[in-house]
Amino acid sequence: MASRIRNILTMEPTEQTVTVEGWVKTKRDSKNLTFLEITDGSSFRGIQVIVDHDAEGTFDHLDAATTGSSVRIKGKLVASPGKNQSVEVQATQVDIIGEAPADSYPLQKKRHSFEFLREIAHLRPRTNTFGAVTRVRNALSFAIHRFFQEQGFMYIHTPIISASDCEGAGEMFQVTTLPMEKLPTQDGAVDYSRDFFGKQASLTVSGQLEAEIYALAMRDVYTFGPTFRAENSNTSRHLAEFWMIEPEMAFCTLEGDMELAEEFIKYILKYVLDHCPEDMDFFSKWIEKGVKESIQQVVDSKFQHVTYSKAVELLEKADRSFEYPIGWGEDLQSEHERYLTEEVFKGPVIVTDYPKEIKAFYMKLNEDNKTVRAMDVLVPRLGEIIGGSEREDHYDTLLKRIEEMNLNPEDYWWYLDLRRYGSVPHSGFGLGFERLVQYVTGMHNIRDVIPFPRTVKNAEF
RNA sequence: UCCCCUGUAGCUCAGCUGGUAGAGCGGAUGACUGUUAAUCAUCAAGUCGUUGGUUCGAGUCCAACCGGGGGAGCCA
Repeated sequence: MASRIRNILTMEPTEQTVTVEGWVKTKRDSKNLTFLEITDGSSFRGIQVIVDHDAEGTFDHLDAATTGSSVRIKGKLVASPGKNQSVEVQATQVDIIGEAPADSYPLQKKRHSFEFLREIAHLRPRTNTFGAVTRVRNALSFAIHRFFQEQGFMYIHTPIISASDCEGAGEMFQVTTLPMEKLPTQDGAVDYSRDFFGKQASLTVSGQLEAEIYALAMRDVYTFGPTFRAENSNTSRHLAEFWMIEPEMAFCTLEGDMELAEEFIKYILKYVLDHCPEDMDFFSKWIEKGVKESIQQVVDSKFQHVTYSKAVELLEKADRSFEYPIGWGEDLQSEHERYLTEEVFKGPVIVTDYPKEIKAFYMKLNEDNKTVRAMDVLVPRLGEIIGGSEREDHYDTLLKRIEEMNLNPEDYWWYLDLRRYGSVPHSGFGLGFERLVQYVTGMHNIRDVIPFPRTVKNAEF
């Protein structure tokens, strides 16, 4: 059985026979020699294969080994006299498995724009950048599960389809089997009692409320699943379908929440640095200068803490002007967040106790009756990476907040029930997975860190 | 949803005050004793996003529509 190229690259070259299976990245010919670089996605580097035209074997079909074609090559693993690799394969047999005609194969031996590559999302994982993104995304994903599992958290599969109307903010995608061209009506309105679920249903915009249910039984839980927002936002940071991580902990106040967030971030960043060094070097050199170092700095740092009120004070007396002026009660803009992390604290900082008006209804009210026990983790270069809070665990206060926000308490009956039966202080946070991948890789557009981006007016592939 | 930019060869782009299309890369062919996005030479390649308008004449000017990018809002 053939080894992955990643493994072959680490073998001692003792002229042993190896089999390489993969896709031709480049081919370079000279009179008697052909150089092939073969990749299989297992590592950033490919392996160089040398075909000596005078060697034993039939190599006259080598013309078909064009960029993008798939091959199986048997040969001897030897030390390379070339500069850029330590080992290479001297081919004794080359089989073309699948051709890729050079005059029509879209990927060339040159840089392509990300815009163009998005149009050929079925081929772009074969490029350096998307291979690296794919490996880093995988590593982050695994690191997240490993972190929570090591900490004893339970992975909860919260629903994708939500028939409860209480997820709050965000435009939702409706899920229905009703015939769109002939909707059943009752008194002029659509009769959802005849819909599949007997009521209006949507794709989830968050698993948090359901995660809370399980936290109040299993103590420490997390979700990691797809999330859907039907917002008409066309930016490099928004997707209609994205993945979100939401831990939730019972018997845990905001302090414990912040501790977990810091440990979590450092753990997963360190995991990527340890397991994808070549990919990170690539990003640091070609995509975002110094991204690897900036990630390392976060791993080595101690997160600072500051209240929202104090942060606003710092911003107000800042020795510079902002495009958006800041004042108590205003939400922090990206430029404010970056000033705090990059100029004031020179590292990650957690901002706490935001005005209740700019945060969600479920966040625990402080005694001042003005602020809530919310926390945002800010990191240099990006700004907010995590948003979380201690949840309101008092029935009366929560009910009052729901009413204050003009929400219907009936829609939240089960959420309120959690505060009636065995309520306990609990906390959690949320993290957008693609934004994390963006931050770690330095990729500028979120559409390039998910295999098949779904955005406004685009659901190709 | 709003503001700005943009759509020309397979890719990245140039194309002036309107006069009928050009470069690099890629591709094909050939040369080259180890290359690293190899190098050198030759050749082929375009319904100028779509529709309509102005004009003797539109890649160029105007309008609408459709893509793409950047920023804002919203948020993760």
